[in-house]
Amino acid sequence: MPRRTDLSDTFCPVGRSAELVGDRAVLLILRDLFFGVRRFEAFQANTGLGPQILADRLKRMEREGVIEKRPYQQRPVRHEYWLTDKGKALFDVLYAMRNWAERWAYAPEENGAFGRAVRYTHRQCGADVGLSTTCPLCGETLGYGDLKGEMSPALLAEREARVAR
Amino acid sequence: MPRRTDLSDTFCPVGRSAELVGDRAVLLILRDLFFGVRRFEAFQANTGLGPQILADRLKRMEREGVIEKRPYQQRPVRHEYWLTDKGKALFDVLYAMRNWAERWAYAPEENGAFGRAVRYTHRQCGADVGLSTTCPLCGETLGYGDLKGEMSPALLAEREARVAR
DNA sequence: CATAGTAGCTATGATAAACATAGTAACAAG
DNA sequence: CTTGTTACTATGTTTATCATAGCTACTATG
Repeated sequence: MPRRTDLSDTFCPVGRSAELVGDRAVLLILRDLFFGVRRFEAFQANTGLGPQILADRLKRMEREGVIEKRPYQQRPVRHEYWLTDKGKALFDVLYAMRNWAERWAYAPEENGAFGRAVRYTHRQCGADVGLSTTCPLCGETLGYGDLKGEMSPALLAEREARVAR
Repeated sequence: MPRRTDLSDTFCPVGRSAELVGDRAVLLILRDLFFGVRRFEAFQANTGLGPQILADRLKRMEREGVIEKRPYQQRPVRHEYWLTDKGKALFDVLYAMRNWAERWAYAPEENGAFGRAVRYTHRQCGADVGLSTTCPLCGETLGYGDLKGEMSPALLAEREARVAR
């Protein structure tokens, strides 16, 4: 898809973010990074992306400084992908997306007894934070590292089915 | 671009959001909607999108229920595009994107004396909210409607230049 | 009443990106 | 010296995006 305009140097902050985050593949990779996925094959299985787009996006994300490669073995050299601070800061965007979807993108009761697709609890105080950006119990602002996510049984099953293939 | 997987029925909330928001064009349209833009030609000028993608995305967004068409005149019938409640709730996503970019996507001093690309103040108390999701003065949670955005001179000039063409 | 706007699209053909599938590189283990 | 593992790259088809032009349904002006 040819780009009429490159937005990386617009003065609009949403435009600049959109250049990176306005891409399905990048969002899926980020999601998995935040769930602790670090290896190529695992990204492929979990995101359903083909190896080409995946490789392309990982390069792009590295170039943008949101992830970095770290070798986890020599002979042959193999790398993992880790979020940088700039990348970790994108958590707020993904979290806002999650909050929106949990509220607006599910049919009633679609997530059964678990209540929602991903339940987040505040690490420091253990409270279920619901769909809030601040802890409803202790009032703290919530960012990456403060939250512990727990997937619903349905979501867990879906992910396991994908990896099994 | 053919889609290997349709994500609108995945159990993952980020996946569901990504189906809508993981698209550059949709993000640009949303940005302009939040700045008060409502008409086809204005979207075209401000986003730089061609009429085809714009028309396509507006239809998609209407189908998803984030915007609705409202006639603003008869003879000939002309429409404006308005955010629904579901659409307004996406503000948090765009705001998170703005916050990330203001912090990570600008060179130092790129926004000159104005300090940032868009300055937001809390309507209720007038405080500059910085890059926070809660008001630093009164502590309130900030959503669409609570904030008043003010563009930097550079951003304003850029937008005016686009509309002039 | 004929031409010139105005706003919101649709049509067309060229280009570029995404897709599925297959294959390669660099080793280790048996 | 064959099989397996992980991380990709190569190839050709399908699909989306792009620029440009044109259409529709009117109003306004001369």
